Amino acid sequence: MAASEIDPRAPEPPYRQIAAVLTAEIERGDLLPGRPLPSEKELTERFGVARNTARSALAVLRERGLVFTVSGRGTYVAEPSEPAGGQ
Amino acid sequence: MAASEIDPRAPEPPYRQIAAVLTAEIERGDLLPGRPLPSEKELTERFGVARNTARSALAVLRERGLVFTVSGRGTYVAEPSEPAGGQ
DNA sequence: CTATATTTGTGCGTATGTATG
DNA sequence: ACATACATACGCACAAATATA
Repeated sequence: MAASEIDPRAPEPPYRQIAAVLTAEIERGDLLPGRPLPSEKELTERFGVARNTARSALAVLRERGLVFTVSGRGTYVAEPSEPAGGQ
Repeated sequence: MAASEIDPRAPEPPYRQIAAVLTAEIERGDLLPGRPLPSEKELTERFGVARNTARSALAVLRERGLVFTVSGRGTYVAEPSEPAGGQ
């Protein structure tokens, strides 16, 4: 069976669960500053959600200053000392 | 302080208050025929309501024939002589 | 410059679940 | 039960930005 990284029936909504998974990967150093996150399309496939849901997850990370998005390119891991979330 | 255009505690429900505001803007000529209304997203931000509520307001105008909606594009001000609201 | 593919941005249609009066 | 409202989610379509051939 496929390992479902998220549980749609959990009290925590899928977009927050996805945000938590990605946040963990960033803080673990699995995704380094300057490196791109998976595209929205890849996130929808990996987590089995709609694009809107993947985008909501990315929006959470963006608000925390963990990542930044470049239109037409992708979303990238921010420097640990970036302004918004930063320190 | 921010001017709250609508009052959630008024007897008139928010979606009708929003409909009234938009109707006034159309009849005042603030929004001309053929021109797009604010998107649902913009309405949610402007009036501080959920998307469903903004949509309910637009539905009111649509029933009155004041506006028409094109899926994926937006909602537009109808011609003054349109059928539904007519004459 | 043109064409194409990829990715993000925007916008509407719809459905479900929850909460309140 | 019903109307209203919010939060979340899935789907679809097209536009804009970017990169590459």
